[in-house]
Amino acid sequence: MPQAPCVRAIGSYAGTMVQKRRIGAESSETRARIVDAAEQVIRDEGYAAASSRRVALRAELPPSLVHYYFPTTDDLLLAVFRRGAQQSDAMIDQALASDDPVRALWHFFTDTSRTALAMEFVALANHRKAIRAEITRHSEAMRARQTACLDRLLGPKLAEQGMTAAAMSVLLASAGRALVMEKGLDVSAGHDDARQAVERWLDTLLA
Amino acid sequence: MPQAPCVRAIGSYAGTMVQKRRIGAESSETRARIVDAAEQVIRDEGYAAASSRRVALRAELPPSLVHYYFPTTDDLLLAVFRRGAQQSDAMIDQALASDDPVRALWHFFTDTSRTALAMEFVALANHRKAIRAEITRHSEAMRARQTACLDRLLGPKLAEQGMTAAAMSVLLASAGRALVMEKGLDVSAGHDDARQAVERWLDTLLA
DNA sequence: AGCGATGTTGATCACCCGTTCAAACGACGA
DNA sequence: TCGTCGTTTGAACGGGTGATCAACATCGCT
Repeated sequence: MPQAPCVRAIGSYAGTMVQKRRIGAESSETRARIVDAAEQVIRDEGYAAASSRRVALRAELPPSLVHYYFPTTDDLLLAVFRRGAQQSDAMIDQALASDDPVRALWHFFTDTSRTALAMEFVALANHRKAIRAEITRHSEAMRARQTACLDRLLGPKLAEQGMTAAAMSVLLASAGRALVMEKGLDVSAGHDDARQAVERWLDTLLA
Repeated sequence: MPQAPCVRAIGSYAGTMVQKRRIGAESSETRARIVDAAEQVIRDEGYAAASSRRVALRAELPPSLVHYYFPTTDDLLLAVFRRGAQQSDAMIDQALASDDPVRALWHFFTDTSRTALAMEFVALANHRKAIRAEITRHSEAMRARQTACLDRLLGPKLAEQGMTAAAMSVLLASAGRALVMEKGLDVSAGHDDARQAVERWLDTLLA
């Protein structure tokens, strides 16, 4: 039995989907190569440089293939974000399941490898609403998961200090992000002191 | 006596400057209008949209005028950043000179009006080295000034908590930035708690 | 009045962009 | 073998971009 052609529904009229263009399979190896290249371009030259042609050049593929797998640029950027988000989720899960989940989480927040890309997407969110919605969704889910875990581990201890797990999640993430962001700008004044202060605080919580 | 023509030295050869193009005066009112328009465009549509033509459109001026006052796009972006940095400096000076400098500084960090633009420039810094250098310079100067002031005001109190003024400057700034940034993404889980935690901490320091 | 510095304008160069299209290629089932 | 589908390719469209230029307008000085 021949397969039905793989197309994309662009719109609908009176209940009938309008077929527009064929689209590549999600499992394609070429597709993965394009996402790889797009992530590299965004990392190296910023989100503004993530044009289909430049991505194709980096992937050593003809530009049309990019549009075959990602009809619009938003589709491509979304794919890059989703894959990065998945990796972040996995890293957080691993941290929360480790022997020392709190310090592992703090270590994750100060990890430079993911944060640079994350910053680009935050900037992107300002004027690409499709991406903005996805970032919002993912950020809230991450926060909820972290808050639940911190509450389970440190709830009473935090209450003693007039704090909540939600506040701790926000403050840990913000301090980590700031350290990474400023390091990227070659600004490091006060970083050692700040890091020490945070770690001392974690020590008192985990004592 | 006639003035020497106002030009820009693009390069030099054997000690003689090469005259290239005329350039508008810094004091020009038109120039200020262009910087205004550029800042608005960056705010609304992101730094990637800050093209000379779009800026000119917003300023209701012909595009060539933008290049008359700002020969390259970097020149324009730098001018926008420098003006914003000056305004930030003024706001910080005002905060540090107020009745309650510490809480005023915290209030400044959580102010939304400046931070959105600052985020755009951080993203820009990743691939525009001229701007990156300026941001680094300004960030370090801001940090130094804040640290000195906080140390004068709270030095001993902070030492009691095993902290330094530099750490406090980093942590206050990071928490404020994070709150503003996430608010821009419609992420607000834990924000009230975090804000309360910071303000409680300030209360203990200022008691 | 004349001249040069300064401000302004519209046209133009070569380039990159997102997107679309028609045509080919390769594999696999009928 | 043929047809079909997923994949790949190269070319094309309309449009936006940074930058440059020659010309025109304005103003102040001599």
